[in-house]
Amino acid sequence: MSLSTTACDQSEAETPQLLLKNQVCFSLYSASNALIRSYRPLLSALDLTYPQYLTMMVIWEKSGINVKDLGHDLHLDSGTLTPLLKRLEAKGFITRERSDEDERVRLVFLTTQGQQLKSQAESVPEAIFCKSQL
Amino acid sequence: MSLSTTACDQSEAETPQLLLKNQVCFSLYSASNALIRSYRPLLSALDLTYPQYLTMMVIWEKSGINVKDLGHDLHLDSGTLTPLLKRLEAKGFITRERSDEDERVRLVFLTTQGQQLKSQAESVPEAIFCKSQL
DNA sequence: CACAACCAAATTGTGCGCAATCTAATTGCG
DNA sequence: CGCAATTAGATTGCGCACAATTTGGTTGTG
Repeated sequence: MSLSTTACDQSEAETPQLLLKNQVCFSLYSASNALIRSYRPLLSALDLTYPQYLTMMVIWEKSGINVKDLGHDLHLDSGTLTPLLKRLEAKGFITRERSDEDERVRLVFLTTQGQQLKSQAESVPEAIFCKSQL
Repeated sequence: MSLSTTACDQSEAETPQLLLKNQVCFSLYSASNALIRSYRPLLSALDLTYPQYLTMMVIWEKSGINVKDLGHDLHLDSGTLTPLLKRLEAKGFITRERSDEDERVRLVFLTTQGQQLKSQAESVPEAIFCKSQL
């Protein structure tokens, strides 16, 4: 008997699977969209999107981090991060410099303006917490 | 004393808020990305993306639904749905027809091919369930 | 030392998600 | 009836996510 065919037996003949309301994954997907939506007004006051805000959180903690490690922390790849980091650089929050030891590596540094942004962002978590209480 | 300023007191001086690992919202955002990623190989065999799959679930249940009601069920707006529905139409899974009673309204109908897709999709929920067991 | 294998980041192309705006049809009120 | 207000959907523009590929630099092995 094959392991792969029997490992997942779960007869669920009673409730149809292909209904939106029975999909846990839809709830997760939908909650994530709603989350990003509810951050938007708060973050746009800081000239940030939600992914940019998450990225800044890592850089506030680890200025000088490279793109690979940033991608590891955020679970995002260079296809997402390269243009996002260019936008953060254009806003003046970070600089993107090549590593001297390894020319392939791109290091991301916080600017003074990026440091100032942090203090503005301190109020965001509590504001979101309050908003979610509604 | 103002209600708006006092309603949300929660001193949390001990754990810094602006750290990625302390962000519940990041987990949600990241889980949703991972979810869509894990559906991808399964759904691409059906020539569907995850949002298209969710949309088809509604249409399988409610062929003839209009865009507004579809948007209500999926928590998406016409800016997202119009192009998505055009792509589903291009693949031959649905047709988009104007309502006779109200020319503004666009009705979405399942095609024979769209009906056949449903039987192929029946195996998706269990396959995802199994995959999540890993 | 040469060169293949590898690696980091960038690029390209597709499909969302959504704010803002536009178009066209319908409704409601004087 | 006539016209303003409303409504449904489409359009535009921007910023992700990510697969696939490319570019350029580094490493390891013969």
